Amino acid sequence: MKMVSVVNGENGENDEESEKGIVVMDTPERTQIANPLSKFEDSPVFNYINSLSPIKPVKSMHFTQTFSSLSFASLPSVFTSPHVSSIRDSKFLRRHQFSDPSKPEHIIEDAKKAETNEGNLGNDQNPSKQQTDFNPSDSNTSAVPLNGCSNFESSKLSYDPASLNTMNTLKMAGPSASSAPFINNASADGSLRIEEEIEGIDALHHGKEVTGCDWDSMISDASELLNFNSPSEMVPYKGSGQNTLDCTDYKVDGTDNNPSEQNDGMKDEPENHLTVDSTLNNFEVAEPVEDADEGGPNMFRGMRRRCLVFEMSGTRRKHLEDSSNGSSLNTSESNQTVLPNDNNLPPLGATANDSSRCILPGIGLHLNSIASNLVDQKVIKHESSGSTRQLIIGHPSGIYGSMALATLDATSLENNMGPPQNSLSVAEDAKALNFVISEELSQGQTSPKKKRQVTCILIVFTLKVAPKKLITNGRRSDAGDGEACKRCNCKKSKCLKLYCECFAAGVYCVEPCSCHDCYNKPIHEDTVLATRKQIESRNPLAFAPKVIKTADPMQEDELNNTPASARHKRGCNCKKSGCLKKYCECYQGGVGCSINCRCEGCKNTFGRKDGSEMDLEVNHADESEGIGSDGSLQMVLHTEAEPISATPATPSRFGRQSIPFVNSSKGKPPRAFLAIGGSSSSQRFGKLNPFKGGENKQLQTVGENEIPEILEGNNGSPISGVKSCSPNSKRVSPPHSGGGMGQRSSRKLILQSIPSFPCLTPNSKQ
DNA sequence: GAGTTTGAAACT
DNA sequence: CAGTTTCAAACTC
Repeated sequence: MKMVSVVNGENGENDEESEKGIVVMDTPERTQIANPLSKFEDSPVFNYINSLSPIKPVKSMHFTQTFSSLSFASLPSVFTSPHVSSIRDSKFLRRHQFSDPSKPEHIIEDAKKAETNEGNLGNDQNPSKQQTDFNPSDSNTSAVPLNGCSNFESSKLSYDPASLNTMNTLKMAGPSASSAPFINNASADGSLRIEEEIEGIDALHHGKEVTGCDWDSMISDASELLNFNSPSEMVPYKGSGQNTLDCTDYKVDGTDNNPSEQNDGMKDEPENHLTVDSTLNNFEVAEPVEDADEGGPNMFRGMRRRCLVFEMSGTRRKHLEDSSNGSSLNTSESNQTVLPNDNNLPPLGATANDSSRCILPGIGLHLNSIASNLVDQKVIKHESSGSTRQLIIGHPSGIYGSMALATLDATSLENNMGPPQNSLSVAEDAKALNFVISEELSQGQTSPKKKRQVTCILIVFTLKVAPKKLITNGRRSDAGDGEACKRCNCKKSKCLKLYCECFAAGVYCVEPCSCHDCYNKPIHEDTVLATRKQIESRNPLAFAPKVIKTADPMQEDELNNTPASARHKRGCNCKKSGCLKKYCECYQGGVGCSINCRCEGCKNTFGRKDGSEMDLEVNHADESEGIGSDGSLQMVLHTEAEPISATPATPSRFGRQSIPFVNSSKGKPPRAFLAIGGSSSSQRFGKLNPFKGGENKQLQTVGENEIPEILEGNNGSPISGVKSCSPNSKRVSPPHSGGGMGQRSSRKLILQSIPSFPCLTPNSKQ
């Protein structure tokens, strides 16, 4: 068989398709998709597909904003991939960890989309080429051979990254997890395991109807995914859908029904390269069926949301149900199979629990570097009783992570997303990720011959979220005040300088802004990204959080001479304000001045440069909370109660935490930010007000700080990394001699964005 | 809301 | 690296 690669069609094409709805399989629309398809039509696979049950057209989603772009800048922007076809795969794929079992419907749609992408298959052989083809705008286009279809029992699909030999198994347990796994992997082993569930396939064969997609459900799912809650915060997930999965679409192999035939075809071409566009969605494909069942549900969400993109595409939650129902096949089996992972990847484990996953991913620009570190391969396997098909996804390049970057507010998404079109589109620029997918088919488990591996190169993606829609539609509006977000008033900078709070925060300007001639809008995404990139080239930490949180009080004191756990990374330079005005970034950030400050006459109530402390010790409370389990440097984003504003994040990393939240005297609400880059993507929503201490939790993400580490590599201490990073040689953070940051070392620095004006009183929450 | 002050960001 | 200019937020009235 030849796997289907998803390729980006041109944007225009994709858009059309998306609008029209994607028809899976034989639908007449398929012709629209493309010329490229014609090539493949002859292939047995297509024939098989054609034979499949009629597919229902699905609406595509549009994604407006891209978050990731900047973050990925370093990466070769190979693709601007749309979304993920892979998603479909996700249907079948499970991620144990991330589970968004709900959304089976989504999956279906994804699958459909993927089919539309089939036209691209021709590109398979030239993955690189395909990658280039990806349009960022095309969120929809992603084709993954993987089918969500349940019935692939026998076949296993394994996507191999570059090296087939090393087969890491990735289980994509959770539907939503897709993105997360990458992240996790990065942080931990980098290995991801994806399992694909086979169940859906049967339905196809049987001509079962594919369930229609529910946008609503999808949206809700998406929203879940989008939420960037810290893992800890994860909400229990319920697998909503029990729908029967539909596998509408893809058979990777035509063989499903007749494995033997497929195999034959496969034989001729033992290895096919498939390029898959996956947007994040692809990753999501796997649903945490098991997980859902397990009930551990909550876990999934935390991370997942960051990844939201991935998850949206598809999760097959139904799979679980099906399995439970017995309708499905050997779903259990599918889960069972695990491919050997690369070193890097930690097994996602069926358990949704891994919070760890979430941790790393968020770093915007640096993601690329991180990604490289990440898991080498991802494997999706799905075994069915009879033959087994495995899909192994690896990224040869090792670029993962990008996915992790994008974070969206799930809730916002939900609100916004109503119809796919409207909803945030997660478009991905698949710049970075390349996945190699190898597919192995074996008819019987016993017969290796028939195994076939296909390598696919996937895509990378950048999420795009349409900011405005979010804003208008999103919670923000719901929140009632448009004010939730920060509003700038730029006159001359076009909102493309750091002067602009919106831009500096990594978010697009929104209606509440009073800026003139603003370019910090999704429509000027390219400009925004280019500008961000330029600024970051000058100062890699320009968009990094300005406040670093130190976990270890003791060390802090040493370093900063101030009690507060958090410090401004560069320090202030106040001459006249006495660090008692919001002119002072330290004060604005609610942190004390440190030795890094050059201020004169410091009277910062949060902590003086000279070491005298201030009254507010709010930070201490935070310290305990804020510190990640690792002890590694973490960025903490504090967001106010409002979770994520719909505000569009700028493409760059999400979340740059730097966002000053402010509760300015004026009362501007802190801007919600989408982590655009995710990175921080994670951006997290810190719900907590650091100052409040225990009451609020702080979301922590591995912050940008990590990035430096990664980039620099050896440096154990994040701090050092940070400093080194500042191009300007400005003081970013106090250097540590110890370097101990390292992991779990006593000292921890956390970059955190703190509300610009934290509440002094513990209870007062703004 | 207009004007002033302030300090970061950008520029030289 | 230091000095200057530009800019927009913060602040005052």
